[in-house]
Amino acid sequence: MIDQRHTITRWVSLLYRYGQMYIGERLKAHGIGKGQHIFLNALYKEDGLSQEELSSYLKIDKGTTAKALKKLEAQGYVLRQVREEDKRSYRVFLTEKAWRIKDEVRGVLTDWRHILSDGLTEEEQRLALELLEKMGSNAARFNEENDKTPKA
Amino acid sequence: MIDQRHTITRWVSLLYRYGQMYIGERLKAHGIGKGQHIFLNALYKEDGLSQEELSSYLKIDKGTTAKALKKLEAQGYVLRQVREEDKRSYRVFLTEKAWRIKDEVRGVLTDWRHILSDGLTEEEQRLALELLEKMGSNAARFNEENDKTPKA
DNA sequence: TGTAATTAGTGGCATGTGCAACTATTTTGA
DNA sequence: TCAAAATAGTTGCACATGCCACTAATTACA
Repeated sequence: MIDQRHTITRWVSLLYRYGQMYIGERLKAHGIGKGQHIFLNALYKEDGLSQEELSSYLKIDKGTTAKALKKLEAQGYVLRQVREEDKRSYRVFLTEKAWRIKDEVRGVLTDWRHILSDGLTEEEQRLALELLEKMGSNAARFNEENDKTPKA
Repeated sequence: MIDQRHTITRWVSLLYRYGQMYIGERLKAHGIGKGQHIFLNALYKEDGLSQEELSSYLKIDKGTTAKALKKLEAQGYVLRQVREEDKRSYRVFLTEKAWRIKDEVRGVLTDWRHILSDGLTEEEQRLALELLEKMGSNAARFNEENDKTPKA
């Protein structure tokens, strides 16, 4: 009925949206939304980061980061502690409650990855990651270069 | 500072968000938002589809589709015409105004694809699309199988 | 040293998105 | 045939996300 060609952009959109749906569904029981998930996972890797560090690592707007962490704090998954040496910034720490569900939260991503990888060889999975990484880096670099922040 | 390993999911998220930002920026001048773009492109390929057909082809929620098309209609880019043979549904047609900017609208996707493909060989680009397609199909299939619509 | 520039974080706004409940129409099958 | 089920589309809600303007704190430099 319709031309069935798909583009990279189209598939990326589909993968993103379906991934978000899956994550949201799986974490609903803990009251964790699809938007908070990524921050929890980053903190599992390295606890005590500032919001700025999280934003720039995840390439997510700092406003979005602030809102997600505020929510996580309200639900008792993180604590924010003002840094003594720079009172503008926080250190964000996971609480006991967050550590308790670590395996479950990380498992969501693992499971989703398995769903996506069905029928792909190890080599193909490696390649997929490599190519996505190249394209992602291109996107990130382009974004930085076209950043309209006034420069000196 | 942080473990720099990234996962497929993470890169997909980055690619999606940056892509949306790029598209939004490029189409702003025409008053077309990042959410409408995908429908215009589908209609350039095949004009006169119903909202249902667009939703199911693009794998986008029918509510989202309705809102996007409503906006496009308000801005004069599409017309919706009730089907005589089934008064529940529309046929969505592009207007002259939409056809006039076809190359420009399609060019946005083309340009973004070029940005992403920088440094990739032809073969790598082909592979990237192929692997994304496999993963995307897995995601779509999983989603259908887990659809909670009550069945007979 | 004191003012200007930079930086971390917040809050408001606009938009996109999925879900669920709803209406109107069409199809199915007892 | 006609009541029940299915289907196309709409609307309200919740949430995620980016942008922008803002505040408070820190850093740079004339």
